[in-house]
Amino acid sequence: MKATINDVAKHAGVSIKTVSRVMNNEASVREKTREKVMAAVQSLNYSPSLAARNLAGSKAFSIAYIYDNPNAYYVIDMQNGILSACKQQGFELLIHPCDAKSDNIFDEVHTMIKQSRVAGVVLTPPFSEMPDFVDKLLAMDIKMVRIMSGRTPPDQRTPCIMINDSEAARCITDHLIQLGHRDIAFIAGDAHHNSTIERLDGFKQAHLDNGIEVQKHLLIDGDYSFESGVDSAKALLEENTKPTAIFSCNDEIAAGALFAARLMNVAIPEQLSIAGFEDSPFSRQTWPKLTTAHQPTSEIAENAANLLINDIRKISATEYQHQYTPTLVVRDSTDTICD
Amino acid sequence: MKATINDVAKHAGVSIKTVSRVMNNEASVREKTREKVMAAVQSLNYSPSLAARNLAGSKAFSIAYIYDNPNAYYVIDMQNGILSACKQQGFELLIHPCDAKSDNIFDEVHTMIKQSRVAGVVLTPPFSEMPDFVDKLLAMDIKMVRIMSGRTPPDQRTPCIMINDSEAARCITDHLIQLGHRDIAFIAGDAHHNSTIERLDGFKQAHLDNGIEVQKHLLIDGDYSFESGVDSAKALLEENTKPTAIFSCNDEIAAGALFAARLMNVAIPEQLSIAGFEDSPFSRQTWPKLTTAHQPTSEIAENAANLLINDIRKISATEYQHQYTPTLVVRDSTDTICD
DNA sequence: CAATGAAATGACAGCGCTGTCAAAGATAAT
DNA sequence: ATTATCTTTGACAGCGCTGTCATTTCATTG
Repeated sequence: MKATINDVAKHAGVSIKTVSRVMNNEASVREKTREKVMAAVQSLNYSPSLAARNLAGSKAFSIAYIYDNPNAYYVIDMQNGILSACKQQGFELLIHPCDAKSDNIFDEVHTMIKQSRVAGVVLTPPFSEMPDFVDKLLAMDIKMVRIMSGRTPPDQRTPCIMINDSEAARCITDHLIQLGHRDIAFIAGDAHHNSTIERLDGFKQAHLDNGIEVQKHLLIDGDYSFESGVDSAKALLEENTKPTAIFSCNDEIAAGALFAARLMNVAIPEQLSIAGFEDSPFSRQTWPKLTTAHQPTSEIAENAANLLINDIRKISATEYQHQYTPTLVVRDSTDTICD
Repeated sequence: MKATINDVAKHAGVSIKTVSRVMNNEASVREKTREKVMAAVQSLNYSPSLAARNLAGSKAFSIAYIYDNPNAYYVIDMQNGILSACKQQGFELLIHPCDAKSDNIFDEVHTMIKQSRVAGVVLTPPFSEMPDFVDKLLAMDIKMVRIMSGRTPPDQRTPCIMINDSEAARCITDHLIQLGHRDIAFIAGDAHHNSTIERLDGFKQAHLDNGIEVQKHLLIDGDYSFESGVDSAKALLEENTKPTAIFSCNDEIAAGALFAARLMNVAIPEQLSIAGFEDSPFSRQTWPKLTTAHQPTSEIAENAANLLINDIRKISATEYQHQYTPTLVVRDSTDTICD
């Protein structure tokens, strides 16, 4: 059957404790011994039993992915990335979907963590941006990695992956400006998400860079939903001072804007350019296909999970933070205005 | 800290073995004893350690969800359903995305199962419909539940959840016929998926029921992708003998057809009706919104996982199979022809 | 070369549970 | 009441690993 630590020990001619030391990357193992053990591990195709490790040790070998995100594509991509890091490092992944807006969200997560002996969690927005939540988690000695919008980590307490949304938003906006647009609307995502703030920042920066004034009345509140895209775009297009382009905080909003435009017989991109953000698969399935910003979600997730696991295992904390900038993808929903 | 079996035993005044018996629903425990134990369990908020159970016992307490499906919404819904069943029953869920077309797919799954001591797997198409794969899994004594297209299980070896796609397809087609359509095209999904066959069956049945001939030249091969929807619809609309309606085997294909129609300036639904299948969230975000068939994916998944877990635990195998019929959702992409 | 201390290794208990098998209790039959 | 039989319960080992602490090994120093 499956090889155990005893088999490896016998095969390598050492005690099981030494094998354990090697498997856990502990110091004070002679290089020659380590090699012997590793050879035995290889030839027996040994991998430690998670159950036994969990039972015997004080450390845990599971991490959890806590999320509350309606975007299935994003979640799946994240999950795949985390999964592949876990696989490599012999960790286990617990999936924990939950409702960030629930009052006792911390208690829920707390229970889950206690029940399952979880060593660390991967946090994406909105959790990664909830100071209270993060503090409480840290207080109970849970490791974590935070993936969040921004350029610099809010603190040094955990590894962080920063998504430079403002730069990406600046690029998109600049693209719009280069096409000749001057009256550009901004449909925001949920107000309390960093990403909304960052994206607005980039939007403004592009205007500044190009010496163009941001039109306050074209700044609309939204909430990352299709419906908010529909409503906001409708409102915008009913005004006398219509925009010639719309920057949508995500692809859902953009899809909603597209829908509204269609409803009101506004031709895209001839009469109105619309840009999204996120590069969801469906941004290639709308008519016209959406100009948007792409980020390598599963790569980010894998990177994040590795940072977390290394932190847990106390191995080389060289890279404690990392920054990604989503890249502009120009498709068919943006163009110069032809009227 | 967390209560152990010893605490419960002491609290209830019995041996730990008896507690174990109660926790595992074993026979030959006096009702009074069971009650005493359950009371102690309640008051200590005890839940058995998965790690210890796995280590000590011969049974496993994990199930895996093996999938290969590009539809993130479907996967997430499935996952959520399975997860909620696992939570209730104290099981653990392993997520295993993989490539069904890979040659050594069975070996991969085999390794995963051996490594992780998995008791059973939840299989969705295409895995649930691969006889070889199922046979091999069964041969290694892995329990499973199969979710598949059709009305009756192919055999009695495992619990099955059958999705009555043909009936749903018949409904959609009938809806189209009632609207007055006579030249209805069918864009198929992957040819080797049961669902494609079943849906075609229902399509034909509706024609038969209404005394209408199926037009062979309007039956197009596809593969469940957006692109195949675009290509197939384009081909159809270029012919002299255009259809007045298109039945698409899933929403992606329908979205593709919508795209093609837009490309060729065919008005939907005025000149052409298009129906999808699956009720993906984006079917509400297209223009116009898609008529489609809805199925309660996460409910199905939860039901499936419960069937599997009960089978594993050998509890009440009352419901060994179950049938769901997706229901017609009429939205804006289908209508009578007005020319 | 012996003494010293640090580094490397090993022996062994025990994590929380289940499996095995034996003991005790309950029930039925004589 | 006694024996036979079945049902219910418990004692104990051991799953595969880690933590603790004792022991061995090795390099260094006077």
